[in-house]
Amino acid sequence: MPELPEVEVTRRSFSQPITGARIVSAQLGKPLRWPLGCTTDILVGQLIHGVRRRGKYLVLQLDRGVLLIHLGMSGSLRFESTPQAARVHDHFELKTTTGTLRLNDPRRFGAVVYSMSEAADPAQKLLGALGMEPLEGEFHLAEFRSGLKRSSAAIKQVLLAGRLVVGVGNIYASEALFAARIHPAAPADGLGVQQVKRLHLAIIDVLDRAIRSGGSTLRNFSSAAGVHGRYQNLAQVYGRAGEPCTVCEATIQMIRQGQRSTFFCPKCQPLRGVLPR
DNA sequence: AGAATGACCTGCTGGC
DNA sequence: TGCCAGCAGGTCATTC
Repeated sequence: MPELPEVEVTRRSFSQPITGARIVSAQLGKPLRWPLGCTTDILVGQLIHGVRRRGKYLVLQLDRGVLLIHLGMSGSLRFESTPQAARVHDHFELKTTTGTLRLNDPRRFGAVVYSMSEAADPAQKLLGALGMEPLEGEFHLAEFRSGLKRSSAAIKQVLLAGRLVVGVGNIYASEALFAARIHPAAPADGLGVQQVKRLHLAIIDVLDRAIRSGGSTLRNFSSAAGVHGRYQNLAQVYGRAGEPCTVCEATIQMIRQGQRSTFFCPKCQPLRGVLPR
């Protein structure tokens, strides 16, 4: 469910109420993707100083260390100021002095991981190889361009890998490539200057608009406050195979890349040749 | 070394 | 109605 916009929307929805709270108890349910990395009593008593985001990870800054939360494919967080009953697939619960944070994750690809610091393992191992933050000043065009030059893989795959730029998942990769009029199977190192420029802007624009729309709710995403996203209504290609392109009315196509679905307009995003301006 | 594949899990949908 | 194959927003380890 969650790409960068959904994670950021989630962060904003509970960061304020949980910041300054003290952890009262922590409880694990069924095993998630990785072990917590500490006993739950290590967490008890620690103050939560803030919630940041790095790529698709949420980083809770504690007195002694950090708590990383990843939503995987199907995870979502709920923050309840007044305690509610636990639900099916709630696999992590953090009771604090201002409310209870719960991770609900049917597929359990998500994770909650404690680390003594961000620079130490396991945080370093998880965050260390991540690419540039697309919505921060660090997302420089020149660096993006030189990174793309270093890979002959399909551009869609390079975006998904997150080594160059983070947060662009399966939905927004298709959307950004459509906006930039680039075929998803085009080799990254074969893109022209103008294409790279358009893609750089498109990534920023697509993610920013998705955040402002509250993210995408395809199945069941909602913020920690329970609010659903609306970006799926703005999607130009994702999930629209067989429907007309909003620009040229050609039929949107779906292909498989690395066992994931990719959606694109064959006319607006030609594989080779000069692109329309 | 980079690129492609398999694996992890559960739930839902569509076709027979 | 019931069953089964296929698909789902991520990412790591393994293989080529």
